[in-house]
Amino acid sequence: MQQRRERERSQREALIVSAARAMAEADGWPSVTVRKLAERIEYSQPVLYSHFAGRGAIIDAVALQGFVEIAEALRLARTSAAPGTELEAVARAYLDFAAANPALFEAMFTLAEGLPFGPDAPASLKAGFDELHAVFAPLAGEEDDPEALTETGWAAVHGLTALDRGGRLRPDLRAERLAILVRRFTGR
Amino acid sequence: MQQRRERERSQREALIVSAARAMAEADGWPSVTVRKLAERIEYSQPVLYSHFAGRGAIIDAVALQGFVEIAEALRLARTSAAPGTELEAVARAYLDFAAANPALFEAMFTLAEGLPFGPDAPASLKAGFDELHAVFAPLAGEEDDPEALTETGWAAVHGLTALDRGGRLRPDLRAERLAILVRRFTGR
DNA sequence: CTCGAATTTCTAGCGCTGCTAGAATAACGA
DNA sequence: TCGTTATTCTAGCAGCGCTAGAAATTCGAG
Repeated sequence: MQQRRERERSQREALIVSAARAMAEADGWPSVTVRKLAERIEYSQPVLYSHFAGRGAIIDAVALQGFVEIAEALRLARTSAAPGTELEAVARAYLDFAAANPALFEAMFTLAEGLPFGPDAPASLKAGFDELHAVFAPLAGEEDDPEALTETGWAAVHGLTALDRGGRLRPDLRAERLAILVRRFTGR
Repeated sequence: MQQRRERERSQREALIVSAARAMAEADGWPSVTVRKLAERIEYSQPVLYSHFAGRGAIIDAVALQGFVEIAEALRLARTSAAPGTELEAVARAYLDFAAANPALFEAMFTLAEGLPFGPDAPASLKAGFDELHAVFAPLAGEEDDPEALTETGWAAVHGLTALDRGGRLRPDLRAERLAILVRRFTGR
C-alpha cells in the first residue's frame, strides 16, 4: 500500500532527474526550465516542487548522479590499467568523462550549490576523490603530504577540463598536455 | 562637439562596466539585473542596450577587464620575484587574484561567452597567457613542448582556483598544494 | 533667435522565468 | 457509502531580458 506509493514516488523523482539531465545535455542548462520539465514528465509544475525545493535542487540531484558515475568510471580505469599506468588511465578517464558529459560536468562543478562537500561529505561524493587518492598517494615523495598531492593532482586534471570547456586550450596539444601532466606527477 | 559626445559616451560605458562589476562582487552575478544596473547608473534600460548587445555582453566586458588586470598582476609578480622563484610568485599571484575577485573570475572563466579566444585572440586576452609562458617555458624538459607545458601548468593553477571556489579543497592544505605544484613543475 | 530634422532617451509592454496559494480531484478508511 | 486525507491542477504573482514607439533633447540651417 504505502510502500507502492513511495516506490512510485521515487520512480517519478528519478524520472525528473533523468529528464533534466537529458534536456541539459541536449540544449544546455538555461533551456531546462521548470515548465518544460513539467511538460516533459507530463505533470504540472507544483509536482516538481513536491519533490525538490526548486530548480537548483534538481540540478544538485543531477550533479550527485554525476559524482557517482565519475567515481565508477575512474575506478574502472584504475583497476583495469596496467601497473604503472594508473595515473594516465585515470586522468584520461576523467577528461573523457568531462568531454562526454559537458552538461553533467557543468552541474557538478559550476551549477551545484547545495551539495554537502567538506569534511562531512557523504561517501557517494567522496568516492571520486578516493579514486584519485588511490592513484596519487603512491606517487607522493617524502616531502609531499598525500592528501595535498591528491588535491593538487586533481586540480591539474580538472583544470584541463575547465579551460578546455571555454575553448582556452589548443586542440592539437591535447595528447601532449596529458603526457606532460603524467610525467610531472610520476617524476618521469 | 562630436568628440565630446563620444568621450562622454565611452565614459558612460565604462561606468556601466564598473557598476556591473561592483554589484557582482557585492551580491553575485544573479543579482546583477539590467533593471538594477540601469537604476544604479541613473539611466533607463534601453540606454544599456545602446552600449551592449545584452546582459551577456556586459559580463563579457567585465571579463575582458579581468584579463587585462590579471596579466598586469602576473607580470608584476614575475618581474619582482627573486630568480628561481618566478613560478611560485606567479602561481601565488594567480591564486590571490582569484580569491580577491571571485565574481570577476567567474565572469572570466564561467560566464563569458562572446570573447574571442583561440588563435586570433587580441593581445589583451593573450597577455596573461604570455606571462605564464614566460614562467613555464624555461622549465620545459627535452620532451616537453613549451606551449603544452604552459597550458598544463596553467590548468594546474587554474584548477586549484576552480575547485577551491566550490569548497572542494581542504583550507588547511592551501600552502602545501602550492608547494607541491611548484615542486612538480620545477623538478624539485 | 527660430524652427524643422536628427539624435537620444524614456515609457510601457511582451513573453518568459521560478515559484506558490487555493481550488479541484482522487484515494483512502470507517 | 461517505467523510477525511492526500494529491494534483489551475491560475496568477513578481521579476527577468529585451524592444517598439512615444517623448524629449540637441543640433544645424535660415
